[in-house]
Amino acid sequence: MKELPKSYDFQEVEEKWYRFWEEKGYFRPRLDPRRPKFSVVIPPPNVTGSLHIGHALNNTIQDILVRYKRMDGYDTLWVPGTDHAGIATQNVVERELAKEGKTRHDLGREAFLERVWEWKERFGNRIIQQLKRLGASCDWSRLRFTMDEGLSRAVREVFVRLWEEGLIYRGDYIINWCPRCHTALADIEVEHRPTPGKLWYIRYPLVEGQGEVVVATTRPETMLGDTAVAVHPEDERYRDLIGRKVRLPLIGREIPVIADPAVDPEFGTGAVKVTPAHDFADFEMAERHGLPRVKIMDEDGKMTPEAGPYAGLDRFEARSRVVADLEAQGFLVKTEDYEVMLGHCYRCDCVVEPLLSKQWFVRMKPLAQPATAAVEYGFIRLVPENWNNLYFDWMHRIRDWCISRQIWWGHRIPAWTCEDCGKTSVAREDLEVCPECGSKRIRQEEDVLDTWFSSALWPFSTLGWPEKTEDLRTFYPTSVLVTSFDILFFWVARMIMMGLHFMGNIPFRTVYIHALVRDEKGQKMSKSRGNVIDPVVMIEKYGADALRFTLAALAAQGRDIKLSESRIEGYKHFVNKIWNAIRFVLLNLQDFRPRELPLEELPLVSRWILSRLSYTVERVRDRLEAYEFDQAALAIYHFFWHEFCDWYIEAAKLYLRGEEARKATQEVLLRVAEASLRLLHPFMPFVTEELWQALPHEGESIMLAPYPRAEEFPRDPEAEEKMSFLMEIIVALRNIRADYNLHPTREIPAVVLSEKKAWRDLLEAEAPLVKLLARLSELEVREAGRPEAAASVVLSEAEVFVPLSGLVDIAQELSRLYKEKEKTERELSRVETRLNNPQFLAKAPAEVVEKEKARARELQEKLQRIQENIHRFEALKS
RNA sequence: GGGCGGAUAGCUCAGUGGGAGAGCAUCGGCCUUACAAGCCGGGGGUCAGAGGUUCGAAUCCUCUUCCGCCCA
Repeated sequence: MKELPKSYDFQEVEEKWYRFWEEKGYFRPRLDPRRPKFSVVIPPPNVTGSLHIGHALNNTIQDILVRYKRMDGYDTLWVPGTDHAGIATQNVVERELAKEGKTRHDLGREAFLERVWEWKERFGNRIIQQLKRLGASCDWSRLRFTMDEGLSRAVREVFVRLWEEGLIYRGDYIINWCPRCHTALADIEVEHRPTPGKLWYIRYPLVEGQGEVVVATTRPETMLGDTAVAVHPEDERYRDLIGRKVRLPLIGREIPVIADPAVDPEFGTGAVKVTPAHDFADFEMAERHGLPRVKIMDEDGKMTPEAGPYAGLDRFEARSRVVADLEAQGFLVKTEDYEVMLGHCYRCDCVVEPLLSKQWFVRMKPLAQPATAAVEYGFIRLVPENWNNLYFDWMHRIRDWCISRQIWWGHRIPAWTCEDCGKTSVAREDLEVCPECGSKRIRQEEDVLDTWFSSALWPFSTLGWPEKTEDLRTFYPTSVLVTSFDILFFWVARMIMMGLHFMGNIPFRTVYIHALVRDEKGQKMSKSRGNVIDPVVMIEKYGADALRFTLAALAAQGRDIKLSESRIEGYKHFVNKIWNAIRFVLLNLQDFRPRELPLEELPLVSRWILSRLSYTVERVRDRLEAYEFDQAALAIYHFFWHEFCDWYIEAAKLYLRGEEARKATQEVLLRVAEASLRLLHPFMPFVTEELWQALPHEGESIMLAPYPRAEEFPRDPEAEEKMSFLMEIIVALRNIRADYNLHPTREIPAVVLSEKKAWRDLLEAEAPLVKLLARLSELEVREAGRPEAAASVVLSEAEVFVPLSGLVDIAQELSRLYKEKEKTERELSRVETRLNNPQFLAKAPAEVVEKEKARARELQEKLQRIQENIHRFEALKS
């Protein structure tokens, strides 16, 4: 039997076992048709990314599930991969180019893409290496990337089919435009934030006759593109104006006053300007009224020739010029401070511009309907389920998805336009000639697809679709998706839609939505705040096991995680505790020979620990199945530390001294230790493997050993009850020791009184154990007869005394007794009030009444014993 | 403005109709040969406030206050 070093060197151990697991191919599925399947696809991190604490949580949870199921006999597959993150990655490489004084346009499309691929090959692997440090048991032989050949084929297949089904269309619509990233964004890629702004009131004179309309706007520069003024149809103030014309200040265009119910009469003056090319609501209003769209701002955020004298100006400069001119010409009525909700690009944070533009869209309604039903009818379960409402609400209000992006890095849209016949054709294979007229003068669409378009296919594209692969047949649908709520709509909803549409089946049965990791003050972690906790640094400082266990222990459902480094440090102590407990076991296993466990002959404390283990195993499994990782982690923590270490190991020291008892105790120590490691393995893969390998064991690796079952260990309620009693006695004795400041190593005599014969017999039988754990020189058990001059503690079914002639402080004893008396009386009076209430006796369930009565008896007896002790000490005092 | 969630020990949180709990922190005593990253023991709470339902409310209902998130 090998001896363990005194302290745990996680650095070396983590590296060693990860390499071992990977080389042995344990992460790959066994493809054994008799085994049930468990599959997970990783939420692909951005290829530009590095592991942040959110990834650490996300992947720890997945790994806990995958390792648990793998040990529990499932054929498991966890597919890893990365996402090409179009805008983000392009931004990174463009920044790099900028340092060389170049833009992507200097290189041209092809050279630029080569440059991005180069970058990806060099740096794109970083997050994969970091996931390995965390211990993630992904099947790396199936590593995927959204721009892989196979996945790209899936993207094309999906695009072509959706086009053929009429679910993809192209057209001029208003979209969100990021002038910095120079691309369209989907609605949900825009973050709306309240920003201090102003409300300008502008006079629009009537064309005929006297009078004017005053409109309020937060964006005066867009007035150059106004094609109407709108009022609410029932607004009495403006009833006469509807149908008349006003003249647009500064450029003099005549525009109509229209009535539309979308106008909020409470906003500003109740009259609003309508700019169809630069505002979502106005765009829709223009559709309803057939208004023209005048585009006064271009894709760079500069004013177009339509803006007349302002052409060429930047959007912010144009605003101040327009305001100044309005004021100078007397059109500005007033200005108020006003908080506006401004859209910001989720990639670069600059202010997004609503813009009229030709883009590609996916019709969402026909796809959303079955995706909603899948959750509604329980084919897909969201955990925790309070996300259901949000999901339904979003699906209900879903709008068409703008999928084209004006960047280069991504899947180029497979559409070709013929310069001769003008037709657009969409095709699976690249086109050389126009299928309509045979012309060779065709040009491929410049735009690429939204990255989320390819992510939406992830659960089946990674398994080989559109090929009919073995993996697809075996592992689709996947078992569970682990993700955070912030991409529920970006990603999860779209995977459900695409999965249902193209596979005819849900992509996963359960979606576990975990919390966001925040700092200890509850703030979002961000580089600018400087409050980020870097998981890689934490792994280096405290070990991957400590980090993983901390995240699991804090992962309560429906609550954000407030993480601080000290929590991780705290759980490192737990790792150390495990190490030392197993070290103790090993030190005492030097002469160990395995044998059958004679259950009937086991000492009480051994039967107790096996029973507690059985209960803990059941609890851990149950909480894992419920995705309550915190509860599962805490159950193990409590069992291992406070039951196995604090009580069993201490008790075992007694039995290890014997002959026969030693052998049985070795067996129990080993079984409990070994099973605890297996139970812990999904949470702490590294230290458990290291220790399991050091213990006598069967098999090559703990990660392939069976997950513990509650039935492996006998339940023994009687042993649990007896142990509870003994523990109560021992704690009482330790209590007296602490109160009297008796040195922990000093052995003291004790007397225990109990009227119950069963308890007296138990105490006699277990006297050696009680003496060891309470450090007693002798233990006397009596039915009656209190010793003189003794410190005492009154329990409900026993009294504990430490006779200490000369040492007992009567005043202290009395104060303890009076305090206890007060507490007991308070409790008793509460119980009695209840029992004296006829309503309670009549209406409460019989077992509750019975329980209360028993409790009253117990308290009365205890009170009486306290009273007797008080009398005794009072007598001694005088 | 609409929706969702939260308020329980100093901190982080569990408890969802019948004796207020855990971890960490704190205080006191200990180097008791697995572990001082440890052991033993203690203190600490009108369960945000008000009202209601009930024999009984931290728990269910209503309102109020405060905090967070999502949407408009």
